[in-house]
Amino acid sequence: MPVTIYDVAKKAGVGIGTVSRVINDSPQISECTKKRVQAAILELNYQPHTVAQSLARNKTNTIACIIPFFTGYFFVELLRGIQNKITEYKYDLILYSVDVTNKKEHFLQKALKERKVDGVLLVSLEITKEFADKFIKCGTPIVLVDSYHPNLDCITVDNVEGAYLATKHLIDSGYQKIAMIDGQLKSIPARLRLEGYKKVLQHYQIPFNENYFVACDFTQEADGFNKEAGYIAMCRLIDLGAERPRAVFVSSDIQAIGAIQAIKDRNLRVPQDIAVVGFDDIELAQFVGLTTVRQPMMKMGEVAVERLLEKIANQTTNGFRRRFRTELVVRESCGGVNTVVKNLN
Amino acid sequence: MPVTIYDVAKKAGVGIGTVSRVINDSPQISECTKKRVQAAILELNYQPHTVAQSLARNKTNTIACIIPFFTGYFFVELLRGIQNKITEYKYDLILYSVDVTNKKEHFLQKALKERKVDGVLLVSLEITKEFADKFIKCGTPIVLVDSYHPNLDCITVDNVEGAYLATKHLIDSGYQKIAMIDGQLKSIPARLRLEGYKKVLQHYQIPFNENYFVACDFTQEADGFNKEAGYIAMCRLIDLGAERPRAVFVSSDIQAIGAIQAIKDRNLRVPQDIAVVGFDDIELAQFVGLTTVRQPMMKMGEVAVERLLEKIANQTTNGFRRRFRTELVVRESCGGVNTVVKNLN
DNA sequence: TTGAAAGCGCTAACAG
DNA sequence: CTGTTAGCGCTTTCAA
Repeated sequence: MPVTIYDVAKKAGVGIGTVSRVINDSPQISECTKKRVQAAILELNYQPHTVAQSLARNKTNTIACIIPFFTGYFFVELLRGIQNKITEYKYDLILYSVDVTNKKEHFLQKALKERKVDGVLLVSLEITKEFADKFIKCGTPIVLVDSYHPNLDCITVDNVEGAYLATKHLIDSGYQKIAMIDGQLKSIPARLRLEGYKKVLQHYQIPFNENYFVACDFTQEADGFNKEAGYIAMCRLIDLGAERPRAVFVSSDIQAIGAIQAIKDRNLRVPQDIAVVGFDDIELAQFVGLTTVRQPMMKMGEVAVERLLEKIANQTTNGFRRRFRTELVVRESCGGVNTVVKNLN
Repeated sequence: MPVTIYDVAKKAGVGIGTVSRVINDSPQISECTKKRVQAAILELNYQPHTVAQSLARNKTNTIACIIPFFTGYFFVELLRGIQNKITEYKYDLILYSVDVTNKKEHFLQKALKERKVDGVLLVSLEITKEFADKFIKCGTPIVLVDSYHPNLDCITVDNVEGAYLATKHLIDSGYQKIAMIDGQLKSIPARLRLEGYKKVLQHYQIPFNENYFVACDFTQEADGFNKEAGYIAMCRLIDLGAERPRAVFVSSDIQAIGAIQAIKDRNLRVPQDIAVVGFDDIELAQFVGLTTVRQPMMKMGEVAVERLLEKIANQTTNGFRRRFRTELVVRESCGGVNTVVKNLN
């Protein structure tokens, strides 16, 4: 029933090869026959069968994006950037969203072996050495976003700098007893943010206090970056009693929101009793008045796609690095006024 | 380089047809050869080439979802539901996100003719009669979510009821001068919500006041459901001076948030000076304390996928209808206390 | 049960 | 420049 390349060829009185050339606008074709074929295509309302094209070309014009879908805004913004570029380059996007129950390995394997996609974007998910090797061996283009692997292309944000900026802002605001609430330490961003936190303390010769650091290793959820974990962590800090910190750098906004809830539930105030700085600048942050560290999420998505398509086009080597700068967005949660502080220089 | 069905056949000492049968676990195969083939598959780490399968079967196991991507939470929740089901049924999801610049027609056409997908989910976007006919004629399964067309499958929320609930709540709270801020009237939900609003007024014999109704037809953006539009609309209402309404039903939370901003900017208070009720129950609503109408977004996504896959499996006829109930979520923005009021009965 | 062979709709190499 | 033909990797008759 659907019209094929043969129908077009017959109607135009040419061979299918010629039709194919017109479709893929090959230069070696006379203007005259080209017109004729185009007329036939229009008349029959012909459109190539992409699946057949994919098989013949061994190219699908599709990429996969494997992404955790539960956390909201960060991913939405990233996806927006990804979509922008993908549409621009006329590719299609298959979305694999990973939640706690279904393991990312399944999707990685799919992407690798089913050959339904030309490349993959792995977002905020770590990749095992085993899979990294597989991708390299198979030559399947992959770029990591907000994640890291020494042998693969990585697009990240400067987590160390971000944490540094956030904590420094607290110090600059006059706080000394500054705690940190982190995600699970198995998460790379979590470790890097801790590094930034420690770095400022050291720089200002404030000793690192074990009691002031809470990693959300206790939660079930993937990486500890969630509201409930932030709530619980903050409770622990408050339970320190007189020893409790006067300011907290929380390694994600969503945790920070949980933390703020905890503070309020204990009848304390933000920022008068405890100042809070977050990380991410999710949409809620603005409404809550949370001082936080902003990442150029959309831009990261765009760059990721550009890089991936570039790799698909010409098999470039792995090891591309792009680290985005962060910026501090000052709001009310630590007693400042609304401004954007540019990144360090 | 990659291993094909021929490699497996050779290694197992059988024909490719047999291998194919094992892959698709056809019943007509002896347990013995089956084992042998499976061993070969395992040994070679063979995985079928999905694109080739798609071509041969004329089935891609992929569906497209065409969705506006700018508005945030509503779509994220819906997508989550869609993803849940899609993963469960082992399908893949191609995401086409429509923004102001690229027209949905392009994606509809793609989905229809490229044959890269087995069916499409059209979310919150209206479809022209022309395209509806095309889909019906081609027999391409399509289901509309949060949209409507008489000849297609539709999954919607009871907008009339929702608007009714919201407005009734204001009346029950003692307000009489109740305005409505709506989206662009070309949007179907906008029209239905207006209908619900008018219905309560009539029921309580409150005359409909032209000045108290503002449709956001003035904005550039697709449907008027955005923060800026809400802000402007509210300004107009406030500009009514002494005549201004004491309560407003705003047809989306995001507009309501803009409206609240406007109220505050004019040094008025919510709810003391103007009470506000929204629609959607986006994540922000909770943080802002906005009373609103909740839609079962995730559930809608799940049902949509189930229906679509059902249609793909057995060419059922169009005209499926599923309308979800809404419920009112009472928060502070109209002077009440936090509770969930079940839908009408 | 199983193997051989004919497509699925297209691309691309090869002749002419 | 253009037609012919051999695949792309699989499914699915059709015989055996």
